[in-house]
Amino acid sequence: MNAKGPRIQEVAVEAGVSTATVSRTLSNPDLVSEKTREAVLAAVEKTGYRINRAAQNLRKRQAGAILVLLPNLGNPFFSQILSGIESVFATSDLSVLIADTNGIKQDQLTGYFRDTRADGVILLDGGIPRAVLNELAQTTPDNRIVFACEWKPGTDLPSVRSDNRGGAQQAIAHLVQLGHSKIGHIAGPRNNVLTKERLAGFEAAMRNQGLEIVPRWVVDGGDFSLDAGAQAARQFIEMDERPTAVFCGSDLIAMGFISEMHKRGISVPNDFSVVGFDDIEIADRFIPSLTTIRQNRTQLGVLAATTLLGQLSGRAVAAQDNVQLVDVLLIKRGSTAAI
Amino acid sequence: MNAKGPRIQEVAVEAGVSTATVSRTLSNPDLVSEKTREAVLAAVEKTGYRINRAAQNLRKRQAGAILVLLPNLGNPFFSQILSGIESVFATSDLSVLIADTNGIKQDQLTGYFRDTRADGVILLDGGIPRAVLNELAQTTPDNRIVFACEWKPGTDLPSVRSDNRGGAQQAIAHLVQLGHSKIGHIAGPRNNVLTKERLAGFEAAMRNQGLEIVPRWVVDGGDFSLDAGAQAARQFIEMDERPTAVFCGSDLIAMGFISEMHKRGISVPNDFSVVGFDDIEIADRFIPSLTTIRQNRTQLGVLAATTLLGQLSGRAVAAQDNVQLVDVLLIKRGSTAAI
DNA sequence: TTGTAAGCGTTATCAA
DNA sequence: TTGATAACGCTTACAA
Repeated sequence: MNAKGPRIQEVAVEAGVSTATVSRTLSNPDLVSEKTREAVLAAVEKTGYRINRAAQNLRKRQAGAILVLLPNLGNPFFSQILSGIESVFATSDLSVLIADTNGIKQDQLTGYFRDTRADGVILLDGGIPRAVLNELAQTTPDNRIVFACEWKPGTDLPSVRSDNRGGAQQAIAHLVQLGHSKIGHIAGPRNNVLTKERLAGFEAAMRNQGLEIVPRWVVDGGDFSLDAGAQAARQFIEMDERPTAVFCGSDLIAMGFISEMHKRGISVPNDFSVVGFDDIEIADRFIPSLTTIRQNRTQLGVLAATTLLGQLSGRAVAAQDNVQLVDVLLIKRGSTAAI
Repeated sequence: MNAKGPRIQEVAVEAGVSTATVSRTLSNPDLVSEKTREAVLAAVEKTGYRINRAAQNLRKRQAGAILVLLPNLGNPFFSQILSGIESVFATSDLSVLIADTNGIKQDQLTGYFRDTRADGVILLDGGIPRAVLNELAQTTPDNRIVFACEWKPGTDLPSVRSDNRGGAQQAIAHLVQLGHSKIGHIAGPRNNVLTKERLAGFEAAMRNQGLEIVPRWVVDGGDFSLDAGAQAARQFIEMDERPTAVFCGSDLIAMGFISEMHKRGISVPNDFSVVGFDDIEIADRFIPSLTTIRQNRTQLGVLAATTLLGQLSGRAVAAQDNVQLVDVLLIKRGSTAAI
C-alpha cells in the first residue's frame, strides 16, 4: 500500500494516551481500563486507523499468513477444500496464501517458510517430495504443517482425511447387494495415497464378501481424470470376459468410463454398474446419474484449518487426533442396477 | 515464523561488507561490483540467509501481496482463473492472497486495503457493491484494481474479459447454419454482467439473422447452475410451442437442461439442440457431448495478473487497453444437430 | 562503489 | 493501569 492512513501515534494523540495503550486496547483490551478503552476506540473510529500488518508482523516475528499448497488449483476438487479452509481463516486475522505445487520448484517451496511468508502450511498434496517435507518440518519446530485430503505415509504430521477404505467397502457392499459378484476396479494414479487406500478397501471388501479378485479387472487409471476412465473402458471392451460392475477411484474416472462405453454402444447401468468416488456436483445430473461415495470436501478444509489454527495458538494436537477421519456416504443413483 | 534464521547482519559479517551492500546485492545487483557480489552471494549461500518479508515490507511501505477476491471459491470456473493468476505471481515475489466475497462483510473487504494487507486486487466479482468499490478505489490512488472475467459497468477500472457477445453470436450462427430458426435462450443470473452481455449478443444475432425473438423462449435462469437449467427445462416442457434449439448462459445450465429433458423422455440433440457457454472439462464427456463456447479461463487470469503487475511497477494502463477482450471459440459437439 | 545511520509502525519490557 | 523506550530486520538517503 502506498496511501498511508493514520498511524498508532496519531490515535494515541487523539485519545490522549500513549501508543502502548492504544496497542494494548486493540490486542489486549482487558489490560486497559474501561474509560481509556472507550477513549481509544473512539479515537480509532475518528481517525479511521487501521493497523499496519507489516509492522505488526515484524515486531511479533510472525508472517501473519498461512499457506495452502495445492497440487492443482484448477481442479475443482481441491478448490472446494480450499473454500472450507478460507472460511475458517476469514474470521481470524491471518491471511490465506495459496501456491500451486504443480509448477513450483523445491527450493521455492521451502522458501515460503524460510522467507517468513507463512506461519503454517496446509498441504493438499501427498506427493510432495520427502526432502522438501523434511526441510519444511525443520524450519517449523512446532509442526505447523497439516495435511488435508491427501497425506504422506511414514510421517507423523497431523492429517485430515476421508474414510477412503470405508468408502470403497460401502461401494462394494452396495454392488453385492444388487447381485454383482464379478466386480472390477479402476484405480487412480498408481503412487497416490488415496489410490492405495481405496484399492486396499476394495480388496478387503471383496475378500470379506468371499468374492474373487480378478487381476485383469483391476486396472490402473494413471490419474483421476475423465481420460483415465475412457482409457480403462477401452481395456475392458477388449476383454473376453468382463465384470458386471466397476468401482472407480473418482467420479471423473467413472464418467469417462461411462461416456466411452456409451460411445461403443454399451449401456450403464444395463450392461455395467458403475460406482464413482467424490460426489462432484455434476454427478447428480450426469446421464445416467452417478452412484458414488460422497466426500465432504468443505469439512476436510474446515477441519484442517481448525487444526492448524489450534497449533498456531499453541495447542498441541492430541495423539489420538493426529489422524482425523471424515465419514463418507454412499449415494445411490442411476449408474448402478440389479444384475 | 518462529524459527529465525540468520539476518542480513550475519551475512554482512560473513562477506566482510556492510548490511547495505548485502541489501543492494540482493535487490539491485547492478549497483555492486562483481567481486563483492560474489562474496555476498557466497555468504548468503553459506549462512542460508532468507530475507524477512515483514521487515522488507515495513521498510518499503508495501504489503508484498496481492489479493484475489472471488465470489465463490468452490466454483471451478473461478478457481481456474485463479490458477492463471497464481502462475504469474509465482515468479514474482508477491504473495497471492485469496478471499471469498461470499461470506465477507463490506468493512472487512475494504479492510484488506486499509490494513495494508495487499498492494493490489484482482476482482472476479462484478457484483461487488459500488460503495465498497469506491472505498477501494479511494484507498488505492493508482488504480491498483483489475477486473477479471466479470466487471462493473460504469467504472473505468481495467478489466480482462471474454468476448461474451461474440460468443453468443457464434452460438446462434451455428444453430442457424444447422437450420434452426426457433431459438430460445436460457440466461444466467438476472443482474450479472455476463448474463447481460450474452443476452445482448443473442438478441443482436437473432436480429441480424432476421429471426424472431420469442419472449417466452428467453427464460431467466436465476443463476449459472445445473438446477437453473433443469428448472428452465421444466418451463419449456409446459409450453405449447417450443423452440428447436436453446443457447444457454453456461455449460452447467445446458447440462442441467439436457439432464432434465432426458428424464422427461425428450432427447438432445434429436428433439432439441443445445449450446452451452464456458467449455468446462466435463463438456466433452457429457452424454451427449456438449457444443459450447470455449472461454480461455487461464488466459483471463494470466492477463489480469500481468496487467496488475504492470500497474504495480508503475506502468499505467494505456487507455485503449483498459478493456482487454479475450477471444472465445465455438466447439461443435454432439448436443447440436441439423433440424 | 561502499558504509553509516536513520527510520518504517508496531509491541513488549520495564518502571512508575 | 499506564507510559517511555528499545527492539523487530530491512532499505535508502547521504556521505565518504
